Amino acid sequence: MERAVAVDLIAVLVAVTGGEPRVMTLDGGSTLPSGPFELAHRTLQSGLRDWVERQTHHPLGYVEQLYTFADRDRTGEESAPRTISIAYLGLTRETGEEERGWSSWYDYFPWEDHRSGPPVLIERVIAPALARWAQAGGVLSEERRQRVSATFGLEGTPWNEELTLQRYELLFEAGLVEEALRCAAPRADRAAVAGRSMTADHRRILATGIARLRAKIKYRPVVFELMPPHFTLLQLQRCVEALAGRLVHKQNFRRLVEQQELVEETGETSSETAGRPAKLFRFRHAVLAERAMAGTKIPLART
Amino acid sequence: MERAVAVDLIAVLVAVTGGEPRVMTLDGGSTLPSGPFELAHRTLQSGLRDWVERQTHHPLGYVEQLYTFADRDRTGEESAPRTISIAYLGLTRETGEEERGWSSWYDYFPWEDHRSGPPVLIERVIAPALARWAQAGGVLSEERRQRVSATFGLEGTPWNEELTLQRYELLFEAGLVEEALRCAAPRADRAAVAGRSMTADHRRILATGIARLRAKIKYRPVVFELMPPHFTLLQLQRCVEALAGRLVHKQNFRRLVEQQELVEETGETSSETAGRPAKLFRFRHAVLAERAMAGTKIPLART
DNA sequence: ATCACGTATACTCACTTTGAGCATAAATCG
DNA sequence: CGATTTATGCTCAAAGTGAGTATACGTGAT
Repeated sequence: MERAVAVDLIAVLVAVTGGEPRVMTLDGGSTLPSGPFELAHRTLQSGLRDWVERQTHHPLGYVEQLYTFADRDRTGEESAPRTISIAYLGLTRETGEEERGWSSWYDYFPWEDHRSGPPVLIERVIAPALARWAQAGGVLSEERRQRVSATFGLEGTPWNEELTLQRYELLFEAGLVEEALRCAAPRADRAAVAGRSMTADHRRILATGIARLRAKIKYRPVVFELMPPHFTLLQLQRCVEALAGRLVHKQNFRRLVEQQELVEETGETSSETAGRPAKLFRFRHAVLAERAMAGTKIPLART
Repeated sequence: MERAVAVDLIAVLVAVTGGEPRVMTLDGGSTLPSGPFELAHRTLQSGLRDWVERQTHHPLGYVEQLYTFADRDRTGEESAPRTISIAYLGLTRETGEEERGWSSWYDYFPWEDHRSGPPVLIERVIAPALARWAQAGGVLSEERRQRVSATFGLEGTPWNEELTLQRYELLFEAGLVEEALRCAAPRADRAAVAGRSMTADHRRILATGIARLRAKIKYRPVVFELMPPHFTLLQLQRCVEALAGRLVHKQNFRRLVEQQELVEETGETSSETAGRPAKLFRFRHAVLAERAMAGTKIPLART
């Protein structure tokens, strides 16, 4: 029974550039960076940190463990040696340069970007396909329909941006993503529907990371790890919107940021954009000490 | 470099009996149940489930992955083979019988039970010891003092029951728990302060589980996994209070439970207690389907 | 019987939070 | 100069949240 188990560290490394949330990828965008866990590392976290910084020369701001994956039937190859993947989420500053190796995460999840309204892709392709899948469910039909509505925000249910993972899993179950087709016998009635696929279960890991980050920005001041040292409030807002995949009410966003005293003015202003120049702010690092524990809610617009 | 890495599954198995939150333990309370990860398992989760149910004959309701631990310096023995522990949180129904093997989690964390006000232990022993530790911190003094206040709810800061892990880690750093003394050279000024210790880093894992559960009950209807099929609202409340380690405003608790339609009447009443008989309720399993996603907030009393 | 006590429920109330809209100010661009 | 764009200040209503008050309905003791 006790064969060797390989342990890998996988990183979901996130940055925001040009208004797009990006994830670091290899192989032209099909794989997340990963490496073997080495016994020399004192801690898993430090192992990952070392390894990412060596490989990317990016300073890693925030790091948190995401999840440990070991499902046998998700690798795509049954015969592959059993691997345990410990996935981490890492946040880093945008650099502007070296866009290579960073892909917008909406390439993989086009249905997740609701910044300019619900993507037509959902209404045109995904919803009908999922409806067919629910239909074919026999006694499970009704249950499936409910799940579909709840996760994709159909039929009156509001869109919940934190359900990224559940949506991906649903599409997987329904055989609508390429990764699912790999694991099952090909069937005429199933075809991958949308979004770029990735190696093994990397897209699932990415979905986990997105979901976690979308949840986290609402109660912890982690967005700042993704921002340059100085920024305008609109830039900050755009960053949050990029991550959340939906728009934010501007005035309320500012109210919140100021109420919570997350930032302080630098005294300078920026006139890079059109319109009235905006004040520049910097993150008040003091808040990390003050309220490392408390909450930081971000108001998302209803419509 | 590539030596074999052992992978263990560790379970934080929780039940509530007699108004006390309990965790399943072995060796008279010093160890959490754990077992090797077997390659035969399709999923980590199913591996754990199989193994716990075989060992305890308890049906496992809710299972969720907690965290993967691999810190080298926390096992207590430097020479031990490197082990990766994947910890899971499991919830199960109270059975009434076989109390053996279940310990109240407040045996390990006596400072976490605030149901009858802040434990004197904090004021008498922990706060002074932590103050001394902060004092001894040199330039870090102030930072340490702030951390202490924030995590333990001192000097005006409100108590936050979700910080169980942070509190344990703080006590560990300050050398005030037995586990910390194991790893360091003995020093005259350091003595374990309170709470029963456990093997290796099991107490840390338990702290992680408690923290997670305390957070979770506020936005997901998981308490019901710990309840018998029929219960009164007060029993439900007591269960939540046992987990949270603090009291709840009765009327608001009921308002919430009813608003969210989490339960439905069975038609029967219970007169096991003194006072007016209470209606019996059962969990509306429908909510799991309806709003598997939405929130379930639980109102905790301020004082 | 009735009184004290413990529990169960029903309502009220003030305050905060949150989503949203209106209005004005200060720049740029033709 | 007027249109456009961005920044920023202020108001408002609805919902949520942490309490408190009052009353109903059982039990067991006197």
